[in-house]
Amino acid sequence: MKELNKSTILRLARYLRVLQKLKSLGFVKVFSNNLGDAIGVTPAVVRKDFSMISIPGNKRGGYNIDTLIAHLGAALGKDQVHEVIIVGCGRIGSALMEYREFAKEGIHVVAGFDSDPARVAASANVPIYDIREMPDFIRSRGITVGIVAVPDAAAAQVLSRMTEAGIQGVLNFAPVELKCSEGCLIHNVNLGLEIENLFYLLKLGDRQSPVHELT
Amino acid sequence: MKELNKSTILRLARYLRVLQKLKSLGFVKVFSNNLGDAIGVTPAVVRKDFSMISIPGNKRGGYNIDTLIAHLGAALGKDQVHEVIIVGCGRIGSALMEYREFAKEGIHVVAGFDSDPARVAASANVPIYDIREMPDFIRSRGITVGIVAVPDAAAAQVLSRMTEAGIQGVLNFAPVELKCSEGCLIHNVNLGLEIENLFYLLKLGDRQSPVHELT
DNA sequence: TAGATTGTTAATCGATTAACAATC
DNA sequence: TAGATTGTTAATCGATTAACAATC
Repeated sequence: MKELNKSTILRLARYLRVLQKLKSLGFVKVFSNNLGDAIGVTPAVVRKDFSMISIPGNKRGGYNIDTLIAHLGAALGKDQVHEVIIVGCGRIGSALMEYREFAKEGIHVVAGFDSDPARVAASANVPIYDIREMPDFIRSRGITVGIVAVPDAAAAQVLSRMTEAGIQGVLNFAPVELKCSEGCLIHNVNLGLEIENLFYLLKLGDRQSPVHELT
Repeated sequence: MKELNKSTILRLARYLRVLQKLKSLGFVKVFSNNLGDAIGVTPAVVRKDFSMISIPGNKRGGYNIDTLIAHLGAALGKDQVHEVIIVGCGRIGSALMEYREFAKEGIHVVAGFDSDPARVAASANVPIYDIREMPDFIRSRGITVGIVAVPDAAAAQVLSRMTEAGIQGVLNFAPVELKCSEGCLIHNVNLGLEIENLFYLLKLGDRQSPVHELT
């Protein structure tokens, strides 16, 4: 297996989603063509991605869906249980705590943490503990990935406590761009920025057509 | 002004966020250096981005923050009010409806829509209407951007009704990759996938170090 | 002035795309 | 066989980075 770059890995996960849907519809084989359409890339990219992880196709029959699912699942570690914690149980944090899609995809939210005693609920479906218990919990349960949904101002400190305790991957919803040291991975989802970007891209994209030749 | 590519536009918005924070801290000028660090790019990118929209700097004194904010704001249309609707008022939809950060950034959630009569609440702070009223609302208010937070199965149909009525930009939280026609812009935020990607990148990233020389 | 930083050009890099031989 | 699709190589494209002259 050759070295995979980040964009390939992200695509592999998306192929897998599409393939699971195709399989549930009773499909047996698929062409690079179809998969490319489904995730919005050219067929050449699909074939290249698959050859990167040595998934065999048939010169005329395309790819077998079960084979693809098996190989992609193995490459991505789909067999493993993915345990995450949610830090900050406000509106967004608690919405995520009950998000059905996580369970469907093998993501298990094992606990929430909050600094507000009124939100602590150790016997809830997904228990919410005091945030001071977080480091011990991370260490004892060996949690590696967490979701940050605390206010702006608290985010940086919360993050450093998490990484100190062993968290390596963070999905951050606080509206600040968090960074961390080597070997740690942060994905910032800034919802305000996402919406603004839509407005900006529409505004500036529109402008481009008429102005196009003036450049 | 030269043509801006997508990644430049996305960076401009991020510079603006950082600059607003710097300004609120009393800073007056900033170097391409500093801004690069803040959003994780090299100083050359920052200077290039600014020269694309003709923002002047001082050969030794860096950039004036007020000038930057004014230019970036103008380029991005920060003066305009950004009105959005939220379609699907379940957990995630309603969490977003009350999201403070939107208001702070000039994003105004003007209405929610849901197919469940129990969720309709026309006199709420942000009113929730029956989804059948959505197309008329979009048309009469001239809404161009919407958030989709409906279940998986409903997403495609909801999207087509939205775009037919005039929506041009969509932030989609339903766990399917929506696509739409020319001139429409969709940003898919698949939360399950985001979390999985963290696990995948950690798994495959880790592997890379030891395997690195075997390639 | 000397030192530092911008603004811009050229070089590099990596990813995407095109093309096509292999072959089912 | 003829037609179609894979697997892979080479060409293209675009964005990032390096470098450096201009100049405050």
